[in-house]
Amino acid sequence: MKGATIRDVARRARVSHQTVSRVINGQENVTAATRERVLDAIRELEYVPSAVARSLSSNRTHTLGMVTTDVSDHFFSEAVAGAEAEARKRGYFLIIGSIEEGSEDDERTYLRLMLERRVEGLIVAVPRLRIADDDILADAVARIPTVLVASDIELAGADHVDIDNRRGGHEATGYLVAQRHRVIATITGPLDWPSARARLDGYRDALRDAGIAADRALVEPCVDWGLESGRRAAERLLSSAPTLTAIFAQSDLLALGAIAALRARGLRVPEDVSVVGFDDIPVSSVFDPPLTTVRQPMREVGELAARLIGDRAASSRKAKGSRHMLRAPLVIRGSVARLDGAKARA
Amino acid sequence: MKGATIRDVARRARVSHQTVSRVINGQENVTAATRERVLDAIRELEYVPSAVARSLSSNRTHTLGMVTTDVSDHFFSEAVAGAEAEARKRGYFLIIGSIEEGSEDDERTYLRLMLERRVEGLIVAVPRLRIADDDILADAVARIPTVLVASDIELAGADHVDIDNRRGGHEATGYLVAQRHRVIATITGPLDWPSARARLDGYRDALRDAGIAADRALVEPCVDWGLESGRRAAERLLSSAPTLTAIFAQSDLLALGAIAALRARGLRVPEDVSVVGFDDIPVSSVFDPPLTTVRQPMREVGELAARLIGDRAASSRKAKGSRHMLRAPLVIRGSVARLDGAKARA
DNA sequence: GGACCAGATGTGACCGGTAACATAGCCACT
DNA sequence: AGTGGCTATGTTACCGGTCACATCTGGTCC
Repeated sequence: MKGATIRDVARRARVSHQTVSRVINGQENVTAATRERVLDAIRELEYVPSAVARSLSSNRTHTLGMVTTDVSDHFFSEAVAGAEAEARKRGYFLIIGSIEEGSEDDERTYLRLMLERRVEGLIVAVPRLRIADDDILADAVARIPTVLVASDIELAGADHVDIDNRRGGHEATGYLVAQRHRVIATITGPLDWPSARARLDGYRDALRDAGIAADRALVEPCVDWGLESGRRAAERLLSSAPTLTAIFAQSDLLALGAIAALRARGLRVPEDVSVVGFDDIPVSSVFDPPLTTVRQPMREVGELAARLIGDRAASSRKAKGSRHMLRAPLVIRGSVARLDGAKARA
Repeated sequence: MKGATIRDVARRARVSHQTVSRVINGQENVTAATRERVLDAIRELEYVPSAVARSLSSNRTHTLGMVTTDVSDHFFSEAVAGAEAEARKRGYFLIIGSIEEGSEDDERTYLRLMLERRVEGLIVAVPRLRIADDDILADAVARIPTVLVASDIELAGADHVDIDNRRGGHEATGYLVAQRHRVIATITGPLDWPSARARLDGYRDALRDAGIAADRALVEPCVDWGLESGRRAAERLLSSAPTLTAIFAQSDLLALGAIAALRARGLRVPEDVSVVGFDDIPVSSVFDPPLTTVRQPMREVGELAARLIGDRAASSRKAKGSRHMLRAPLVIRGSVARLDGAKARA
């Protein structure tokens, strides 16, 4: 009852199993009459070819593996969607594994399992990977095309795809400068995240470009990227640097939290304080005011990662690891106001 | 260089391949000395067992397939994350396929490919599935445990997991009633979505329970679930039913759009008009005012789906299809005001 | 009419594991 | 000492496809 095989079909159609194989794979050199008999038999037996057997003998799995921290997180799910779409276009399936933040074992286990499954490419989208110096990653890179997404570690032979965080931070801050702001604070993510440091560098670059002296009191790091942290950071900033007229928050949630804190203090956004975020999460455009922010093109990141793997698999020559930086463009909405002369001097 | 096999290891360790297999699978009846020799050989050859070969011979793939409309959508990605987590706990991998809305071919193709891959269970999270009466789905159900998530179609032998939309709609509306609202409008999603109809039913139930006559002018359907639709719907409602004091919007985005429209007309939320949403998207709690809404526990939905498959696979008896309704609880925040006597009479 | 050729079809090995059974070596017990 | 039984290890077939090559058939050409 269960699981007709190619030979069952062959017997029923009174041909050899090889002929069935030819029909399945749409090869030309089969008589129309024979083909019909085989197709009938397939239908009657409800035969479904086994990709498992096919993989074993052909040594191709048409599978890509993707490891992320958290599939439900907006960013990673965007990246997964992008990778999946691109993979599908190229005839690959995507198997996913989401590891818990900080669980080193999981990282190793997943990588291992994916290698066992003989994935033909690996996308690792785990910021702050714990096992950078571990054998298993090097092992993976040696065996199959591997792309590291938004990762701080540099792995010889692997491709790297990342958002240009530094430039993004520069653009955000530069825009505030262009709107005549001079006392610009920043709320950063956890500084052990490479992206947070890069954005901070961008912020500093922009200030330097504008000839504005750096002020440590204007830099407020947070322990996470969340709303509540943004709120508290803004409160601290308001006491330590009451003259600030603009805030560059390194994530939209930090920005939203900051806005809440500003309002609680009776300050209006953007009239009294301008705010720029980073991410462009779906709510940002809906927010009141619509948040001016730096968009992270995560979908494109996922697509690019899958494409790199596909290309590498196709060319099959061991290209050197490449590094791709995707630009994170500034999306101008309504949370930044141009500072007029009077206020600018305040 | 590439791909040492179990026999390569065996040769190197001067044992039979079967002994290697025993070591790999941690079986007890192997001498410590032999085990060491084998492990050494494995290390030296960098041997990684092939899950493909293992699957072929053991007839187990330890893989679940999940088909969704759009992985990047918040809801589906939550469901995917839940399913993935639960699957992993039970030793399964998840392979995902996201189909484009409206592309019937994709649905069929994916299902087919997943059957070929011999997934041991199938989660179909596609509202408004096009291929309900198609053979391929029935085929899937006949072969492997299948769970339909949030689907309108009823498939004998399959398990069904869904949000209790009707009850959710009832609770949302009932809460407005309890806050003394009497002229309660609703903005619905597209009525060809089963969830939209169910929520509308819940709305009507609640009004009937409260002895409030139904009024067609208070029901405003939209063509999609988006913000802009909510805005326009609210505008239409304001002209057709200017006495309304509350709106139950069937999605958070519809609610947010409606709030924008209300404000544009100079109405305050919740002082002048109360609004309840549905979904509990991440921004809802951040919004001003924080949105009172009905939370859809999509992560739990995904988990439950994976669990049902696991259980069914374990028991292996063909249980009848079950139907599970997860409660969507009302989350009370700040977008609903209690109507005072004066206003209630207006 | 026989040689030759091309296309259709068949045969057997192989991919890398697992499963079932066979065998060998050792000890205990009668 | 002979026999039974247990454990460690080996042997062989098998999972369901693909691949390389062999064979068969009919038609063309001289």
